[in-house]
Amino acid sequence: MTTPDLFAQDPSSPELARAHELRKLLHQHAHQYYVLDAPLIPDAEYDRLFQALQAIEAAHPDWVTADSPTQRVGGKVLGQFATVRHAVPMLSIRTETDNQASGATSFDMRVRRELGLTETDPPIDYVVEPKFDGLAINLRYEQGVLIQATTRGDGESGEDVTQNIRTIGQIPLRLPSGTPDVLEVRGEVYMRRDDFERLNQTQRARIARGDKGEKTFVNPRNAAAGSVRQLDPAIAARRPLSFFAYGLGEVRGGCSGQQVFATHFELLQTLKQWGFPVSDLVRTASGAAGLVAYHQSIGQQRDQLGFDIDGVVYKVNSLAMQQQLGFATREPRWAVAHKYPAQEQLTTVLDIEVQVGRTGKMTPVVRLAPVFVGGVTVTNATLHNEDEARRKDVRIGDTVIVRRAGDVIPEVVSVLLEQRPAGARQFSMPHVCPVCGSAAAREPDEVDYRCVGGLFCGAQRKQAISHFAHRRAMDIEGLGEELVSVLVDLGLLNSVADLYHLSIDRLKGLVIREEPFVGKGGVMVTKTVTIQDDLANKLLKAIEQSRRRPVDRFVFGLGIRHVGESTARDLARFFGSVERIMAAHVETLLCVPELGAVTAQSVVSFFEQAQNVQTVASLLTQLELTLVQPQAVPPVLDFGNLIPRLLVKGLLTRGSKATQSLLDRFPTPDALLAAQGNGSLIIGSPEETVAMALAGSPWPQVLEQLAELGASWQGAKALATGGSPYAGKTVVLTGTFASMGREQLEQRFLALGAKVSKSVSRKTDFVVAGDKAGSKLDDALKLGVQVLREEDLKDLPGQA
DNA sequence: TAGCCTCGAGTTCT
DNA sequence: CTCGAGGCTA
Repeated sequence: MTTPDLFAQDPSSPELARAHELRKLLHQHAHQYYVLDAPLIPDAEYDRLFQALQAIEAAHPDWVTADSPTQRVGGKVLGQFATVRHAVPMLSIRTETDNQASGATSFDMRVRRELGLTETDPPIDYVVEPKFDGLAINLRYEQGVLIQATTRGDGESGEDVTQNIRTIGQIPLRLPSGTPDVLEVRGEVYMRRDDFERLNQTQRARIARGDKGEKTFVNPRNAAAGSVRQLDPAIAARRPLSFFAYGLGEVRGGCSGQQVFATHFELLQTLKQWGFPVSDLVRTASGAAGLVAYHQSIGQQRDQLGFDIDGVVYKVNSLAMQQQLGFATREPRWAVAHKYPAQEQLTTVLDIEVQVGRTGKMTPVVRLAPVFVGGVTVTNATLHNEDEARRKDVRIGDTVIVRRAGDVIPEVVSVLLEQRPAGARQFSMPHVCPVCGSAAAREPDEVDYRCVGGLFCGAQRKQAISHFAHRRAMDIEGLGEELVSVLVDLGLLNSVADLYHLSIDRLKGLVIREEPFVGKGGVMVTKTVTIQDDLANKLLKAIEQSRRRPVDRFVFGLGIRHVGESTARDLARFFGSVERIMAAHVETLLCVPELGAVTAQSVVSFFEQAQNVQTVASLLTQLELTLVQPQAVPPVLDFGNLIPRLLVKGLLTRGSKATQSLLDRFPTPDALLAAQGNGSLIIGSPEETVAMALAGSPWPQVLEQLAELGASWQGAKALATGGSPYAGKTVVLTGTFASMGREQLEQRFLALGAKVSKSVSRKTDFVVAGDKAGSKLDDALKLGVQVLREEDLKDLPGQA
């Protein structure tokens, strides 16, 4: 039915000539579109040409040629693939597993030795290229027409997947004239990451629709392999595959690789001219140093590439040298693959445990057989919550795929169901706390199970204390989790208040842990680690120093739910003292910017518990907390924002239920003030005065005056921080800085009236990028946010 | 009320 | 770093 050579046909028919013309055009445009990624005509125009050709071919089936673009899609469903013997074996190349530079240098040394070079000889030229994570394919062209495509198989023979490979737009079906009579091009079929994501999305949609036999893929490599080995070419045609050429197989007649090209690099350039996609990451490199540099450079770009790679490949560039080096058994001596640590690995699930967090949140965690993935050994991975655990359906004994992709945190990607041991039971969250035995329940509309034990629960008590000692809270150096655990178990520490009653006598000689190790003569001995005087003194000194900390760190350290670092700072700035926060009512708390009903209620609930009040009161007698930021900016209450906020929060608008009840209870501001005892609606000396002056007036007049004052206060605030280009701006810091720590820099910006935020958005004014800037810098560039380097900050005042 | 923008909380390993 | 959810704004 098909004729291999187009020119064997009668050229006199105008329709036939048109078909010929259309094929030529379509080949050209396909190359522009798929390979060069620079279409010259709109898709619709391409489709129009395509349909015109289809129409002619439908009328004259005998005119259809093997290389016709219409033949990319089509063919029939196969029962199985035919096995084809390779004319030239598809060898594998040796892999350097070493993830250090030594992999590159040892290859260079080996090559030099085998070529008989000495140290005085010039460095060897190499071609370096990424090692794509896909599957190797051999493309056979005869008289310039693609006639067969085969998988690598065992290297000697592979499977005939011609039908499916034809559907890949990047692979030319016909070559320009002047190519060898027989030409085999080898390369990698792979799937781009974005194509992979899109494919899985549509697959999920199909599954949701109930389509039988559809599934999602674990990774792009599997998707590519699955698609190439798809028996139904119509399905394969829907799969977005890509191709990179990197070498040759059999070549006969016309020009022959060995004779025409002097180097591998020239060969690749020629393949590119013939219409094959060649990666633009391919480079030449000189000597071991060049290899090392390339390995590093690609390693750094690895996560940003549009496709997966598992390493890089080094090839001796000179074909003459390649010939001289020859082969060792089944591997070329002139090439080597230098792999990166795998980012995905298989391992088994040893156990699934439940951890209890500071807030009582119960988190299921899988214990894994140690596995080296992404450069580190992973033994744990979180399942986050019950829903997530159900979705992934991980069970003890399962074989799972573990990933450490662009991020750092290991994650279970999926379970290999076919390897599940019989009788493996589905995981379910326990309904009691695994630590203290209290009830554990999941609130409606929440994903998390929580232990209700509170500080009765050992896990929560220990973590509450650790949190208090945290670097960003009271910063008690040397008081780590292990030590806290020991002290709590011994009954020396029952609450954070006990910290300030510890003495050297009580600490000295306490057993921290028993450590087994191999002693003399291979006998196992247990070593008892105890607290030495040195350590005890250090710890006591750190505790002593922590007596003087800013109010906001203390508030953060209390561990009130929903009150993190930032909210603690807001609270401290607004109220000025812990006592005032303790006395505050929900209504007062709602006046704090950025603080809503949920958090306000949480604060009130915390101080409704007698135990907490007792602990805090005890602490306050022990501590000399310092005021928040006694710097340039006074704790100014922004009236301009306050009024709309009070309105929005329903405190000052008639109509809403909350307002109504508030107004019923407090018909005038002074009634509210009186009800709050020592607290006042507005805190801080100037504002307090204002509030007093207003006492007695009805709400509407208060509002009016507040509005007036708001304007002048904003002016005052601008004055206070005026002159600084950062006043009122939102700044995000990323990376590390040479002149000072990040926290210090953060303080500087806060002092200048800037807001330091943790994530970049369109509302961010500046991103300050230090060394090793992370993804926030990318975000900044993406969103067009102004980026400052450390040296641009020279004008930061207060740089004592 | 939806759709940002942030913050809080939990997690891993060197 | 990521997820979920609180708070604010259009």
